[in-house]
Parts: sequence; C-alpha cells; structure tokens
Amino acid sequence: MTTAYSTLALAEPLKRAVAEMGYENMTPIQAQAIPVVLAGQDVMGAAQTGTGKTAAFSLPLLQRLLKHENTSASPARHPVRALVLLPTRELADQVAQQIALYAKYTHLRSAVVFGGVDMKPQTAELKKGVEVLVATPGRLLDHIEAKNAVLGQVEYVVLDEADRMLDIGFLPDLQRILSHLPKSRTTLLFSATFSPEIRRLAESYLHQPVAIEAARPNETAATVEQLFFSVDGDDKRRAVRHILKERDLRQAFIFTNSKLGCARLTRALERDGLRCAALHGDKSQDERLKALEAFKAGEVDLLVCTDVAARGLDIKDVPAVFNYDVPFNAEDYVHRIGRTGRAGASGLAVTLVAPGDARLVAEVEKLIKKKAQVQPLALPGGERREGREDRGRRDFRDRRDGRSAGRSDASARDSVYATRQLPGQPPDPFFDQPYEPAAQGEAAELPAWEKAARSAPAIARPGLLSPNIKPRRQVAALFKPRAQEPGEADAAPSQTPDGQPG
DNA sequence: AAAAAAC
Repeated sequence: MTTAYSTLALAEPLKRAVAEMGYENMTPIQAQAIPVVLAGQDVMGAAQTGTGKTAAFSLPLLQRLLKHENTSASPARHPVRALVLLPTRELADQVAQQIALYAKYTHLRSAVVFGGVDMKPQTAELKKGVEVLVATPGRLLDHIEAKNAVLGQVEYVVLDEADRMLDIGFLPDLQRILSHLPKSRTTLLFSATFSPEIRRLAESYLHQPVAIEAARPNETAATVEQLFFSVDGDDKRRAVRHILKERDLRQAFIFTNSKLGCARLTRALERDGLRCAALHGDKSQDERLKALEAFKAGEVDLLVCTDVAARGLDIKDVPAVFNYDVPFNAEDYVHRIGRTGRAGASGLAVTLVAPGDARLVAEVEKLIKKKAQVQPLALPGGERREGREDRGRRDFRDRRDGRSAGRSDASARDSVYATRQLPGQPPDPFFDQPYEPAAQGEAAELPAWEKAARSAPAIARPGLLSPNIKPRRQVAALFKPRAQEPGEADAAPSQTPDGQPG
C-alpha cells in the first residue's frame, strides 16, 4: 500500500496545506479512510485521535466539497455542507482548528460552535455562511432554533467519538439534529471504542458503510505501559506523589470520577506543593480553556480532570495518565489512557485500585482483553512521624467516624502499614483464587468484540437490563498478590487492610 | 455510584 500524500488526487490548495504542515506519509487510518471518503462512501472507523484521524476525514471531505459543487438551488451562498459533531467543547475547538488549517488555501469557510461562550460571535460567523461547521450538540440546537444555522443542504456528517455521541445522554440531541439534515448524505463515524450496542446503533445511521480498523476497537496502545496498584483510599494521593517522583514524571493527567473529587484533589495536591490545574464541567469555559493552556504551556504539571478530558484531546508528550479513580465505564479507561503514548511515543498509565474497585477492573480487563496485574504499592514513610497536617486530617477522620479526636495511639492508618509490612501472611483463600478472564473461552477464533456483537441481545443498556454481575470470588481474585521479588521484603503483598470492610 | 452537552 502506498502511503505518500503525493500519490493522492487532492486539489493543489489541500496538498499545499498538508505539505506546509510537514506531512509526507499517511498514517494507517488515513491510508485506509481517505480513498473511501473520496469515493463518497459511508465509513465506520475505529481510531483514536493522535493517529491522524481528523486529517483522515477532513482532507477527503474538503476535497469533495471543492470538486463537487452544490447544485441545489439555494439562496444561501455558503450553505453548511459538512457538519462535524463532537461530545466536548475542547474537542470541537481542537478539530475546528485543524480543519481551518487544512482549508487554509481553499475558499471554503469553516466555523465552530459550542456552549459556555457568547452566542453572538458564533451567530455572526454563521450568518456570513460556512461550508464546514464543527459543533457540540446543545449549542448547535440553539443555533438551529434561532435559525442561525440552516442544515437542509448538509451532504456530509461526521460523528467523532461516536460511542459517546450515541450514548444515552447524547442520543436525543443527536437525533434532533439529524432530523434537520437531508436523508441522502454521507455519514462518517469514528471512535476508539465500540460496544456491541453502540456498534449496532451506529450501523443503523450508516448506508453500506466501509469498516475501517486502523486499530482494533477497544484496544490500548502497545506503547503504553499499564500499571495497576491496589491502594487504600486514604493513600491514593501519596501514591500519586510517590509514583510521580519514582518515575521522574514531568507531567501527567489525573482522572477522577466526579467533579467534586476533581476539585478537592486539585486543592489537596496544591497544598502538597504541586503545580496543578483542574478541568471539569462545572468550571467556566474560560477556566477550562486556561487549565488546558496552562498544561500545554508547562505552567502546571498535573491536569486533574474528569472524563470531560478523556476523549480525543491531542496534547503532545503527556508522559503519564493516572486513573485516580477506576472509571465507571470501561470504555473511558481506553479513552483516558489514550492521552498518553500518542503517535508512537511511550507512555505510562497508572490505575489506583481501591478496595471496592475489583469489579470495575474486571470490566476493564474484559474490554481490553488484557489481564491487569494488580500489585500492592509500597509507599515509603509508613512509620514516619505524624506531622501537623496529618494530625489535623486524622482528627477530622476521627470526628467523622465518631471517635474522639486527638487520640494518639497507633492510628488506623499506621496499623494498615504495619499489616503490609508483615511478611509471610497466611494465604487468604478469598484472595487466592486463580483468575480466569471472563471472555477467554470465545476469544480464540473470532475477535471477541466481533463475537460479542453477533451474539449480544439487541438491548441498548445491558448494565441496566440484564444481570451483568460476576461472582464476587472470581473478581476479587484479581488482587492475588504478585510473587515477591528478592530484596522486596519491606514491600510485602497487601492483604485486606486489617479488618477494614472495603 | 458519574460526566457531558444549552440557556
């Protein structure tokens, strides 16, 4: 397969823009998708951002817009002919900037609309007329209702991060938008992950799609080292600091499962003296933008964020991603760790597994078809003297838990460390079950996702509608301690935290 | 168990 851009039948202005950006050879997703889109076919593509996905659809799309004049009689001189939809504002901004660069030497206009910012400038852009419109769903609907955007002549729709666009939260908005578009159109759909349900739903929006798999769906990059540490909830922050130091990490994304958790962790890490910024959906758009810019500029080292930042954000050289919380959706694990190890670079993904998280880890394993080696993490300073801040925190916990504050006997924390450091604990039958991956039996001949797609019942939300619960014994077996290595005596495998319920 | 996307 030829992979040089020069072999493509692209118009001169597009070739010029590509050359100017220093691109010579196509990435796998580009080599596969560009000819298909040029031929006007629908596409269902499995790919992450950072693999050149945006160029893979925008270059051929711009080419088609250049070569095939819109012949329908329209009063608008610049009707919207291509619509690109994304699930977050930052992503819309990022993709729009890229498309603007590719279209730089053409007469085609592009614009981006998303919420959280003033509508007026967007309205002005739309009134001038744009051929390519990049948008998030909510704000686009606003513009449709205000008659700022007329979508009756859209020829191409791109659903990027399609798994999210088609999930239960977005689907109604998406359906409303699609109802404003012509039935005959080309639809391109991309995502790094596809559940069988989303896959089926996606196919219902496509006409004889060509499947493009530059990467296996739901697969994590081979260049990302994935580590799982079992850590007590109270130790998570120290664990992050420890790993940052031990691995000499310059920068990292730190994902939390909630906005509140994100805000709190940010403040706590700042108190620890680390430079960080928070990015979550309760921040103003201005703050979100500033957080991202500060991280890109290296003014902060840690971007503490919710899953708003999980998908598609293309930031160069992020050396590590921490899952401070194990994500609720296994798909989000794949997206989150896709922020590191991009474009062939090496990356590190660290997931902190708290006592109650075994089932979530099992879901991740099933999706990525890899076994998580959950290891205990030996934190230094278990016997260190309690500082003033620790004392304050312990007092707080004591009050919260109904103990009288200020007691100075060996705290629950210290006894946890003591438990860890006792070698030769008797084996715990509960934790010593051999682990067997759930999907192993059917993984052999067909790719598991394909098999699952064929056999799964046509139910939108299996988690809600079917019992999807594994025997506790099997899941907990993930915590089987790793074999102790020589010289590791003080990092003995963690057993249950000393009678803590979990 | 939550997040995201419009005011």
